[in-house]
Amino acid sequence: MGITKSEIFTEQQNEIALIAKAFGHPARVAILQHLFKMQTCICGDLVEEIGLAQPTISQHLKELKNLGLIKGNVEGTSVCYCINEDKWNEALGLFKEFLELQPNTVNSCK
Amino acid sequence: MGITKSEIFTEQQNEIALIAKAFGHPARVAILQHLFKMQTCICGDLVEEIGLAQPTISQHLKELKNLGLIKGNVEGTSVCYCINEDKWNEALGLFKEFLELQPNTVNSCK
DNA sequence: TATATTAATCGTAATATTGCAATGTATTAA
DNA sequence: TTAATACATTGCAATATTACGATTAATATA
Repeated sequence: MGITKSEIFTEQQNEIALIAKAFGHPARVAILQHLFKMQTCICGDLVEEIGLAQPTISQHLKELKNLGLIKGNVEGTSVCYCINEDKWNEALGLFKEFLELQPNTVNSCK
Repeated sequence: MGITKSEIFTEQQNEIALIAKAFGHPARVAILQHLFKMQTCICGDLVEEIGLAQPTISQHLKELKNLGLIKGNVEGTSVCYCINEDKWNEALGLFKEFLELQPNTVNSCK
């Protein structure tokens, strides 16, 4: 039904999936990379840098902000965005735990 | 348009997004975790373990397999699935690079 | 005050995703 | 050969996502 049955999964599984979903679009990857590189930037910078329309970038920024991965505050007519370090580090921890499940070298499957 | 303009992004950004999208559903997270824990398993195990219908699990397995993150081979009437170590390590590398972009401690944004 | 700048929101079209019942397919067992 | 087992595929309904033109809202500047 296009709707995820999140109630049957653990909180950790849902949280990993939510953050992964945010990373699941190249525009959002690009936004995050740009923010790391520049420390802060405004929406217009990203529109130029990335080449999607302003409402589209704005929408992607909103998703990242809703998740808490970035912060934004108004400065005159523009909005200054940056990484939310706390949330980022939380995500980093979650993903490390998930990704570093080491595959046991012997698995019987081709 | 529900369609991603992947041509305007780098190969690396698209690859990160593709893999992240695979991680972007708790059922697929659960499948991968179970595979790590058990080394190998069959579709039926996951149906029981996770509690989604068999066609649904089968679909999620297909996505993971198409991406190369898991492998599966027929064994009698069942199919034995396991992590594809090579692809997993590739993903691990990509994500480490992406996630460990350290936020510079001073960013001027609230 | 009028106008420009910047970004958010609204509305909409196109497409993708999630989930499952029903069905098909391949292999094994009787 | 028939039945059972284990999965994959198909088809569909419900919902989500991506993208953008048009508009709105808020602030700054002439």
